[in-house]
Amino acid sequence: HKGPVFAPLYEPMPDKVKFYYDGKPMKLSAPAEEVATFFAKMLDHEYTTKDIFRKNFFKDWRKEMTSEEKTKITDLNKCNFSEMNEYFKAQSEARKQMSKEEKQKIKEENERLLQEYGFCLMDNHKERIGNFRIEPPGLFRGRGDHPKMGMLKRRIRPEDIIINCSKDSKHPKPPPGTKWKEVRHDNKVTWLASWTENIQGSIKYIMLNPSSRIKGEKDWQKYETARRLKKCVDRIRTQYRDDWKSKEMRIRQRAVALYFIDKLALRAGNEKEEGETADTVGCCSLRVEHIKLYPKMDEQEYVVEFDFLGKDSIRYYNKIPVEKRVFKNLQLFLENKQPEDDLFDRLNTSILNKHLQELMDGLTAKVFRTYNASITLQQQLKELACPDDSLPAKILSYNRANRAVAILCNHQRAPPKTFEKSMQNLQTKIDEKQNQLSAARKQLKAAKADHKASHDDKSKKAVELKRKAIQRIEEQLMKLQVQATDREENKQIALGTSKLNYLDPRISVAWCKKWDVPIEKIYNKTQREKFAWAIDMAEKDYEF
DNA sequence: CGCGGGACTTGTATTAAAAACA
DNA sequence: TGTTTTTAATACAAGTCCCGCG
Repeated sequence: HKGPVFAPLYEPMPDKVKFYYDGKPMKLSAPAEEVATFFAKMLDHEYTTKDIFRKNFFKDWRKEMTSEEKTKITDLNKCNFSEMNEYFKAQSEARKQMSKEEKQKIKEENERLLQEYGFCLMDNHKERIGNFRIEPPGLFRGRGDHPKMGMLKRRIRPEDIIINCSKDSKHPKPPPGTKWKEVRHDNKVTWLASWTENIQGSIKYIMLNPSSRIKGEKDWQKYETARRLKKCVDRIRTQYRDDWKSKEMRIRQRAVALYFIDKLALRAGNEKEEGETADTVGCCSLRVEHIKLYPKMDEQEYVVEFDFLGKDSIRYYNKIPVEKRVFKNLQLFLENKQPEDDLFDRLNTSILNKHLQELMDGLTAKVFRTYNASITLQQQLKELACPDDSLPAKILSYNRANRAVAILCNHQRAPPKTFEKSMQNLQTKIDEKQNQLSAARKQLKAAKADHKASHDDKSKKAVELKRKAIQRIEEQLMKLQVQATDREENKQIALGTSKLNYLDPRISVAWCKKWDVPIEKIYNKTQREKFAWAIDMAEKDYEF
């Protein structure tokens, strides 16, 4: 491979674009100005109103200032970035207004870069690289209540990069006048380049695209492991139910946690370093404050209410009735604890996964999520199938099955900003189409009357034509209605994550073959590339 | 057994491109 | 054909899980 592409160097602001401190224009040194532009670009974003973001930004910004600037600029509230902000808006507007030729030129340059840096040779196969560009410097945007939001993500230089390639290959060259941090030849790992990021101190990698052999094989293995779980899941369920009765607390906790992971598709829940990240939890790290127990709620008995922030600070809220034994165990786990105490104080992911490993080779907590997602899709597709359905109706059924999985896995999205409007537009279209339909029906009636009167060939043809027109309008109307239903049901649900990461693609491929649905209706180009192995492999009778 | 480092997968938000529309 | 809306691609953050060490 040719190594990564570095972020473009900083281009100083034109002199006419001013930064103001305390109402007065002030020329910043290049390093201070660069960091200021990161903030200026985000002025319209909610982040810049958050205290922590502002505080972290200001602290890191000051580090880039000259001593003079440091003395002068002491209060972020007195900083006025609005001219800079407007400048960037104008730039982006100008980009949109560029001529066709200019746009074409940029496109060609990107394509050239992709051809040069976007591919590598692995085991004599040309493979697409996933992310060959180094992340540019900027302000860290942590999700949720992140203590480090606003900190400066520093520029990555060749001296920060470790290159991994085979010994006998032509080693990628660093840009002129620079050096790599290291060149190594480790064939036990899949990454091509790596660097240490300065916010969390974690390592970032350049790896291959999902369409690559190495990623595809791993993906396939993942689903094979989940299928092996299918064969022994009954046994495992029997055992954890049995363990609810164990006299050992650690075993009861393990069994109840596993029940949640299985039934609710919760994530494992590793421990996190306090103060380094947003406060989020998974199953093993649930705290007392995250659940409430209701011996009776409405018509149901033994209801557990979950309310916590999971990965990416997405809220998980669910009320579910559980078996009496689980409920009694939970009451026991809660005894003499404070809200901020761990619910499962005798359990962590390492203990749980060690146990799972003993139950089945390769079994870990996340396999349950894969298994339950895939088996749900398969079941739902069977239930929703209707051979006489039109193609759009079949696709709606598929999306509904997909949606059932997304709900199980709690894959949410913020409702699109334009959702209401776009829904209204669609409704208008439906109304119009309905009017069109009734008009067409009237016309048919008239044509029929005409034919009755004249009985000639011409009028007969006219009737046929009107019939066809009605049929076409009816189809269009149905398509629109299906679309509206689909969109409404999808308001806050993200289907992509489960489709890409949890659903054995062979289930979808088989379904397409069985019901004569073109695969392009289910998977777009990228997805077909990623799932090429499955498209090759699965026949219509494939069973997960 | 706890801890930290490391490698890899999963996840949402943002941006760019394509498609639909007027 | 230009504009708006929708969809696809990208970016990069945030998880999981494993391993080696003291």
